[in-house]
Amino acid sequence: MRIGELAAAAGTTPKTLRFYEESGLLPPADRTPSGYRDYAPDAVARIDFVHRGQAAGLTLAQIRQILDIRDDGAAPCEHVRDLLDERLAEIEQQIARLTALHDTIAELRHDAAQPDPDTCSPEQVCRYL
Amino acid sequence: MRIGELAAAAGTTPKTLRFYEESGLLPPADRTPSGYRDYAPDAVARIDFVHRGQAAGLTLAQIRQILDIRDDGAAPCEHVRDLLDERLAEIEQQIARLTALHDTIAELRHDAAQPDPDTCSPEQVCRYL
DNA sequence: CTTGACCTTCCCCTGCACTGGAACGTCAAG
DNA sequence: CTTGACGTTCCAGTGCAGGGGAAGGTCAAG
Repeated sequence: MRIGELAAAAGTTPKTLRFYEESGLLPPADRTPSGYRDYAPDAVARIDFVHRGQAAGLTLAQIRQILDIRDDGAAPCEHVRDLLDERLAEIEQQIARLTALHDTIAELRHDAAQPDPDTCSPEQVCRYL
Repeated sequence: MRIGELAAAAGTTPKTLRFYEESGLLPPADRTPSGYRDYAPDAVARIDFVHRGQAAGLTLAQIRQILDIRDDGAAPCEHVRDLLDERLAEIEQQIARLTALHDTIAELRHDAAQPDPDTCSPEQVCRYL
């Protein structure tokens, strides 16, 4: 498939895919005789993984690091584990932070839900900020 | 207190504080007769809130939006609630995504933990990518 | 009264993740 | 055989969240 099809299938743009290739997230694509990039359908899965990693707050460099582990079949398991443990710890921290912020905002929102001037004064609304 | 002290107390740099002021996250600071910025000690709390928001993945623009609500005592409660609901939904989504990625990586890590060639081949290790 | 630490503004630079646009090549349809 | 959609490379710009460093002012200590 060509780059436009792949981009549509993966929910992104040709520009971005060329950028991913240049960044090492995608292997250099095969080329047709005329120089067009030619992708196997399973490229969609790889791009999806990139998207999932991004949606979860990983940088492209971190996602690339994980993908490199897959691509290099010889990667030592210990290194793999360490890297993944690092990511896990990072993600757990991030979840904890988000949960704390969620609670803060939920309390704030609870106060804002009562349009009584006594309970909805700026001081009341914002005592959590 | 002066900008250097405040920065130290809040765990950031004078540069960043000037940038926050310019971005509207901090109100224009009072000035000493000689032009130095002069902060009240409670400025630390505001900067801490910015940091908490950031740590949770909000952009400075989003954090500013929340702070603006506090600063504008006349903000209608309904608007406040809508805005906070938006943030809550966003944060809940983000937590869900992070949790999913966490599980994916944890499974991956579990596989990588067994240095048996049969269970730790690239195909095995990476069937979740 | 000088020295050094700290402050001011100003402008430009960085890294990240793209995005736009120019200039040119390819290809299937009419 | 032309047209239009799609592809190629290359270079440059965007938005975010700051950081570097120049040129000059301020202030407390020695």
